Amino acid sequence: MSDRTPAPRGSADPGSSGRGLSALGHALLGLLHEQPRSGYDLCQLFATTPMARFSSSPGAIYPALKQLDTRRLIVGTRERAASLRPRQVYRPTPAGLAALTAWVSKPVTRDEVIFEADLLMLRFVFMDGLVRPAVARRFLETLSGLVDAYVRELEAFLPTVRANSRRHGALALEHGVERHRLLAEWARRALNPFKAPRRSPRKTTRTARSRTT
Amino acid sequence: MSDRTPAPRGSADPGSSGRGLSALGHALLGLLHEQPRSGYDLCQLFATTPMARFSSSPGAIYPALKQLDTRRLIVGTRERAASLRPRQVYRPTPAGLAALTAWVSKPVTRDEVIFEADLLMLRFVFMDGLVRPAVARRFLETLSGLVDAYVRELEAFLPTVRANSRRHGALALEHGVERHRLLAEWARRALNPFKAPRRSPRKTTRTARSRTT
DNA sequence: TTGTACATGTAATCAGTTACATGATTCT
DNA sequence: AGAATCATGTAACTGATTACATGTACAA
Repeated sequence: MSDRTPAPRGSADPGSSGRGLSALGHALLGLLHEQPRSGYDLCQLFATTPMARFSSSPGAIYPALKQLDTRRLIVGTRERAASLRPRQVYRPTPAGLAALTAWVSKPVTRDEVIFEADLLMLRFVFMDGLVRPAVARRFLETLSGLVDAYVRELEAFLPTVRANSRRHGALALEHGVERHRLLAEWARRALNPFKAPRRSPRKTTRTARSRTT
Repeated sequence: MSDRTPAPRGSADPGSSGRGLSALGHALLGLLHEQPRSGYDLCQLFATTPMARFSSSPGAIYPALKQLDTRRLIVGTRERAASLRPRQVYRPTPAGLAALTAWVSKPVTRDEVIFEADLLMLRFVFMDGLVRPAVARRFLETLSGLVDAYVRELEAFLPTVRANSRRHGALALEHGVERHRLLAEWARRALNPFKAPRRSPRKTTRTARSRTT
């Protein structure tokens, strides 16, 4: 097993000054792209939906919003402006959109598969309607390949663990294997719609299928 | 969905002064219980095995060891004492054992299922040979129950997400459901050995089945 | 009028990462 | 002799959590 990539840390990314955004920053950008929201809305979202996995408290969200604002990646429009506590509704700027696009499009790595699988899932979600299908497709293909490889890595430990450890260790590792197998299978399943319409020269019809809301 | 439990933070736990240990502290305690090791050994372990998920750099491990030492939860024996850089091999003290036992035995909560599933797995691993089987059994029973409940929570979001979001959101949520279903099933499977030998007075025979390597 | 939800924020603290410093020992 | 690996640590920084501060709008 190789060591964790150091990651350049502090070089350029589209439309922002300073160094890269935190995971939360990217998550907020994605959520604001889905629809404009206030800080309070975002807190509620994290508190009441499965987005809770990426969690966060007002103490993290408000500073992160301010940072995004400072970097001109989002803009806030004042609602209830007369009031002393106006409600700020944020949305991404073009630069913000670019940063979000760059984030979701960036190549999947082995380390992300192991250490940040949930972030990977979030990137996949925010990809939708933002990048060309080919990008999502490549994402899923790389993902399934890397996960398969990791499954093999884990499996290589099974004999040792079964021999050395007590029973619980083996059970845990087996679960790890199953979990990643499930992920790889999911990725391949998600890939199906991209592969289906190979033949048939007449266009649209099956492309115009996602816009059903 | 309820909000995250605040957690008392800073009250007594067996054999330690000051506040509770970090996740890493507990992980180290567990690994040192498995077998005595040096800081370097621990670094290697995190770098080269699936323990990498709980990761960590020397910059985290050495301070954590020092803290455990200060609190008398581990003791180090000097090896190669003549040398200028003696190798410290640590093992848990009785107080450390007690802290570890308390950690692994502590009741499973919904929040842990959602936010710290991997820590939960680690607790299960370190339980082995440390606590009575009844404790592990209760752990798995609670776990499977809580996971089932969370699956139902997630499923409740499926209709909304399928209606509102684009396709990727639904796919991600579906994967979340599958993943937790797998976990619950795993817990039930792991539970089998605890349940099996109810009847039949002659012992072993069906217990001696896991040692097939 | 009192409490609850709305709404935004700050300050103290904490755990962990990155990057570096230091030197010993063993292999080639 | 030089490289790799063994072995332990420190300092600066980052991002998040906890707990608190502040005040509005509305419903019972």
